[in-house]
Amino acid sequence: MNQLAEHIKSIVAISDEQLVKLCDRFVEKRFSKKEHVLHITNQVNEVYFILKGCVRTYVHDLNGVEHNITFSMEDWWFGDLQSYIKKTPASFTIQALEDLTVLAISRENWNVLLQEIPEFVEYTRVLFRNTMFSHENRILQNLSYTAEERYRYFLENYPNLSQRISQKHIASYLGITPEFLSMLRRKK
Amino acid sequence: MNQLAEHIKSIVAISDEQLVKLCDRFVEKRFSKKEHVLHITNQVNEVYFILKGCVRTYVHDLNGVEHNITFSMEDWWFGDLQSYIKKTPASFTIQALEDLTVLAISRENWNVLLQEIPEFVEYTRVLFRNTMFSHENRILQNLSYTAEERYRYFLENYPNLSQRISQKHIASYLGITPEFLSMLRRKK
DNA sequence: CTATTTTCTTAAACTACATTAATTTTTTTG
DNA sequence: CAAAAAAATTAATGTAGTTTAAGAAAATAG
Repeated sequence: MNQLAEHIKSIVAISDEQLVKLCDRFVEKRFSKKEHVLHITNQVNEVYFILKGCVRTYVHDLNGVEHNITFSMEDWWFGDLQSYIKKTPASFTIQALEDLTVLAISRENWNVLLQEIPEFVEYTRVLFRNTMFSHENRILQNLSYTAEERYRYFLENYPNLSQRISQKHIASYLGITPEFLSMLRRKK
Repeated sequence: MNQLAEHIKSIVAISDEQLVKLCDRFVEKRFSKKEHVLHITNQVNEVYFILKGCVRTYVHDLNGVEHNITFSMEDWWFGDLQSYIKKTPASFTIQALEDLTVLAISRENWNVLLQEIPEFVEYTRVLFRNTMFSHENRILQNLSYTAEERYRYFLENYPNLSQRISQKHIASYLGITPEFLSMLRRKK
């Protein structure tokens, strides 16, 4: 039984036959460190479940500056879901920060699963709901906390990620410059 | 046919019988301007669909300062969904900004609908997904835009809300002080 | 294992936004 | 409609975080 199957079983009750049918719709893909999984100009035809490695999802602002929206690692999903579903051009860029192994699923297969496997509908419903909650929490933090408090929260809640990801990218995720993050770290 | 039924039909295909069964699980409630729909200390047993009026959802930070997380108006849902679902104490406070009429649904009825009406599962799945998208967009804005840019975006995208809600509450939503917002407005 | 590139650090000058406090305008209420 | 309360404005002063630039440390590639 693979990681994806385990993840699904941790969220919804589902039979092993259904699970096999479900997992059959995914294909394994590999990317090397620094490689781009998604370019902003491309059409988006897949979303991904991470077996090994981590990625950053980012945008360029009007001045061309990059902003990391989110990091994803083992057993998390990533992709430009909005473009994937609405068939609009990608608005995010996604880059592997380590050598990366994923399970990819095409839009066609995604839609087939939604129609054929009610447990998949429920699984994605719970994923969306939980993502909504964590986004809510992040918005709240941006409003209420200083950069230093957000940094401490990040360290406490993602100790794993904070080891694997460069200061530069963490700073961008927190919405501050690497120089200011460096200053915060010295102070500690 | 009521507003809620219309809203559901705009998102999923559903028969009229099912719709009636669904709407029967809601009760209409009224709150007057400034009244609190939800206090932070209370247990959360309902979520709400707005028929008329608008509300703000906010938190108090560690210094007791209020921060508006979101505004909701006609045909939108609001409530502390996280507490509602997980039965944890409320973490948000919700206040009516105008006289308010809502359709309320209890946790028990919510769960009954999820089990009996697959269209409701799909409907809430799409709601969660869309909320996730708009939260994603807001996080991105907080990272990439200045207060002034965020204010202009708010004016353009919620012209309706910006007429109905005081500067003070808009400033809090944008993450700035009323004084600074006042200065931005003069500049324009 | 050395050379090159990238990341991290430090510090001085600068800016977007906060704080405080006083005044005016608007809204609410009896 | 008058009095009181709440919201908005203005301006001076203060601060969290940025910018720029240069040097040190670490990671990567040849």
